[in-house]
Amino acid sequence: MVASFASSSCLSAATCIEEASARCRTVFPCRDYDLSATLTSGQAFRWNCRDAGWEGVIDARWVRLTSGADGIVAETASPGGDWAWLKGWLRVEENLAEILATFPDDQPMRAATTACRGLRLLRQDPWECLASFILSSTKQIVQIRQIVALLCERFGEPLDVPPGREPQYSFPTPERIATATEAGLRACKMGFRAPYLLAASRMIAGGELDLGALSAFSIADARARLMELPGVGRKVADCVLLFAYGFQEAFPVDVWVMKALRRLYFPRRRVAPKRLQRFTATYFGPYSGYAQQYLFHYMRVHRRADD
DNA sequence: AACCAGGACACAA
DNA sequence: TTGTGTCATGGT
Repeated sequence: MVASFASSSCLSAATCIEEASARCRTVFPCRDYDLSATLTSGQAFRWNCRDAGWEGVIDARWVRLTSGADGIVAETASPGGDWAWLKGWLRVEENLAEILATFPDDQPMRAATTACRGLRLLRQDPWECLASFILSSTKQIVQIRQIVALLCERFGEPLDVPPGREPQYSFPTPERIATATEAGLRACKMGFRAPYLLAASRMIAGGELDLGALSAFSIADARARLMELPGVGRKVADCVLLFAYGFQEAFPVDVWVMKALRRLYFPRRRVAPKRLQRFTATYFGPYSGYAQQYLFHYMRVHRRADD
């Protein structure tokens, strides 16, 4: 920032600061976008609420998001350029009402969409998403957040942040993690997931799997390629397909969604997991992944003692 | 203080 | 194909 001031041709310092500030701030007009629900719904793990806004890291940028009257206000620590990167990440141009209209018109979905109004899906970086979900197995979201934070601190690159903020780090590349040791990764509290992450990062750094190529694949082919990675089963693969690649019909079934499906659609009946998976592929429509996210968040927000 | 968490994997039957 | 034990770690 200081360097850019010095090299600019501004006539006055005040004008210069104003212009720099403008380049670090923008508004995305949109409605029905609940930042809080979206950023705490277990798809992204690097966001913290501060001063009535949400602060996190996207790619190599510190970002602060707040909900304004006109839409979402975004602030960055360095100029945001054309902002296409953030518009795409937030998926602000997606028509949520049209998506909700495709959901089955049943009591559970009505309850979930009413309770979680404004919940959105993001389009995240495939590697960060993949690595995060390799680390997610049988972990609570709060713990995943801690593991990811430690991983970024230890192996990421320091980023520009506004004055007074804690230091922030980029999500480490597969190449960087590939050079780590299993012990170094275990020090980030990821336990038995460390060898999975290490082996997966080495396969990607070594070119055995090109994550960028998967977006052109069919969902079945992309899923099959992801599942060749150690630590990646059906559930983790579906999370990456849905949260990073935008395959709207990917339907990750974790313990919460499994509980929701059994309770809401097959009460007091024993149903095989495979049959439930088949049910999800047909019942929830073309945006079933979105429906899944509503069920997941609804179950977690309204968790009951009765299990 | 047990129980569980956005699971995957090797192995058994 | 479906079921079971195992793998770390810490929140609730």
